[in-house]
Amino acid sequence: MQRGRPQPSSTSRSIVASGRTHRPAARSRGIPEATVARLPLYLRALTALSERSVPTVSSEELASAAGVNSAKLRKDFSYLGSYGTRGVGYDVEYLVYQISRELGLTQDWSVVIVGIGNLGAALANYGGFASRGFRVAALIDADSAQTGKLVAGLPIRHTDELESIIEESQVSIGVIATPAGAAQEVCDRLVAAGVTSILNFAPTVLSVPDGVDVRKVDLSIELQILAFHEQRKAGEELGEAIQPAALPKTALPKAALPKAALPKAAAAVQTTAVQTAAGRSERPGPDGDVPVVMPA
Amino acid sequence: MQRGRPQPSSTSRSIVASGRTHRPAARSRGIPEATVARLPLYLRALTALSERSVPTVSSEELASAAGVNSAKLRKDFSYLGSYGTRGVGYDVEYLVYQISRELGLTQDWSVVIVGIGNLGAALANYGGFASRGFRVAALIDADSAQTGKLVAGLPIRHTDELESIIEESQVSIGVIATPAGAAQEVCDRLVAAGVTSILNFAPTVLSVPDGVDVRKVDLSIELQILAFHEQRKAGEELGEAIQPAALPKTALPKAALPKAALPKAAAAVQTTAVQTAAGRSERPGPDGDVPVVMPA
DNA sequence: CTATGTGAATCGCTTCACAGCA
DNA sequence: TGCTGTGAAGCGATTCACATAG
Repeated sequence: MQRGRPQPSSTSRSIVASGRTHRPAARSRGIPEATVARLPLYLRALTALSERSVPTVSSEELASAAGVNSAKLRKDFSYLGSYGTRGVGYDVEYLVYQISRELGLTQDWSVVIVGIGNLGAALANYGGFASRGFRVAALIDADSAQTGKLVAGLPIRHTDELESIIEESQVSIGVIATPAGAAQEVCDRLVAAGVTSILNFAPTVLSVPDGVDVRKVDLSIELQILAFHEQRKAGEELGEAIQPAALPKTALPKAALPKAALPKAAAAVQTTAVQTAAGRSERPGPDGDVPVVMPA
Repeated sequence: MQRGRPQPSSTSRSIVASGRTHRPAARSRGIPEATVARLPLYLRALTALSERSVPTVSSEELASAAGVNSAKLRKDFSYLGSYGTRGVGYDVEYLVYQISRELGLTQDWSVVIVGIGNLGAALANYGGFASRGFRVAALIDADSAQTGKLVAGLPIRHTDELESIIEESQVSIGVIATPAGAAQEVCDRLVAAGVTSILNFAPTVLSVPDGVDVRKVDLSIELQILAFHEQRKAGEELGEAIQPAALPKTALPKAALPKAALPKAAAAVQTTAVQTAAGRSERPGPDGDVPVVMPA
C-alpha cells in the first residue's frame, strides 16, 4: 500500500501497465487485447497498399506485410466481422475504414505532450500523430525559460496551464515525456484534470485510479530484454555455461555480498539516479532510478 | 569469444518482432519470455530499494513497487532459483545481482544509434543507457552536414563508417531511429556487419535473418491502442452503440467506398518492408508491447 | 506464525485444419 | 479451385491455494 494521492476516483488502484491496465471484463464486444494491439499494424500495411492503389489483398499477403502469420490475421479479422470475400481476399479500402473505426480513429483525439526535452520534441515532430486523428492540443514544460518557444510549430506552454489546457481542449490522452522524478506528479494532475489515457515514456511505474489506462514505452527495458537474448546466443555458441557460477545462495544467507564482487550493474545507476533525486524518495516503490530522457 | 555473428544467413527470413523473434525452443534454461520482460522492472524497483539501503523485501512489497501482483513475482523468481528466505523475504542486494546476471548486465554491451534526429538525440542523452552496462559506441547519421557535431558528448559519425564502427567496437546491438524509409536499409547493413539485436523506433516492419532479434517501439501504435480503449469508455457511458453503424458490407462488395467517407487515416508511412516481408512473426512482448516513434 | 516456492487449475492466445462460400 | 472464417486442439502465462521452510 502506498500511494495515496489526491485522486479523483475512489480507491487508488495501483496497477501498472503495459497492456491494458486491468479491467477484467470490459471489452465492448469482445475483441481480444492481443488483436487490438495488432490492428494498428494491419492498418499501416493496408494504408501503404491503399496508396499504391491496390484494390484487394489476401490474408497471406497482408499478413506478410504486417509481419504476422495469416492464420492469426484471419482470426483477428474474424473478431471484427466477416469483411473478406472467400476465394478473393479483402477489399483494402473497406478494411482500412473498418479498422479505423474499430480503433476509434474516425474521430479526433486531443493529446498533450508534457515534458518537451529531446524526446518530447521528437514526439511533437512525429508525423504519425496528425495523420491518424491525433491532434496535439499543446506542448507543456515545467521550465519557464522554455515557455513560448516554438516546437513543431506549437508554442511551449507552462505547466501552470496544464489544467486549463486539458479543460479547454477536451484532452483525453496525455503523453508524459518528463524525467522519472516528475512523472507521477504530472500523471496525477493529468488524471485530476480529466485525462483518462496516458502514454508514459518515463521509467516509472505510475499509479492511477481505476478507469485510467496507462501504457508505457521504456527504452531501458527493451535494451535489457535484448541483452538477455544476446547473452543467450553467445552462450549457445560456446556450449553454454560460461557465466560465472552464481554465488552459492547458501553461502550468504543474508546480506553479505561484497559490493566489490558485484559487477557494476547496480552501482552505476546511482549516477543518473542522483539527478532523479529531485523527486524525493518518500515514495515507496518506483521513483527514480533509471533516468530517462532528459528535458531541455 | 563472444558475440558470434550469424551473418545474413541464407534466405532472408522476415520475422518481425516485437518480442523474441521466434525460435520455438531456445531458452537457455527455460525462463519464460514473459518473465524476462518483467525482470528489468524488478531490477529497477530493487535498485531503488538498494539506494535507500533497504536490506530485504517481501514479494508483496516488491511486487507493488514493480506494479505486478505478488504471485506472479514469486513465480517469476522461482524460474531463477530459490533466492528468497521463507518467512522473511528477499535480500535486495543479492537479488539485484542475480537478476543483473540473468539479464546479462554484468557485462558491457556496445550499441550504436543510427539516425540522430530529435529522437536519436534523446536516446543518446538517455542516462539509462550507460547505467546498465550499455555503452554507446557511436552515433551515426546519414546527413553529412551533421557529421562531427557533438551530441551527448559524442561526435556524430557518417553512415559510411557504419561497418567499420561495428567491427571495431564489437557492437552487438543497434538502435534504429531513422525515418521509416531508411530503416530497412540501415537494418540490413547493421546485420551484415554483425549486429544481432536491433531496437527499432521506425514505424516499419523489419525483415531480418534468423538469429537476429528485433524489438520495436512504436508511438503510433500505442496511441491507437489507447484510442481504442478511450472509445470504449466513451461508449459505455452512453449505453454503447454510438459509432456510425458500419457501412453494410454487403452494400459494397468490392471497392466502392468514397475516399471522402474515409477518415484521413492513411498517408504517412510508406515503408520499405512491404516488399520483403516474408516469414512469420511472433507476438510482441508479453503484454502490450509495441509502438513507435519517429525520428526528427 | 509468516512469507516463500510450486503443483494444479484456469485463462487467453496461437495454431491447426478443414468446412463453406465465391 | 482458392481463400476466408472458425471450431477445436495446443501452449504458454497467470492465478490459486497450500505444503513447506525458517
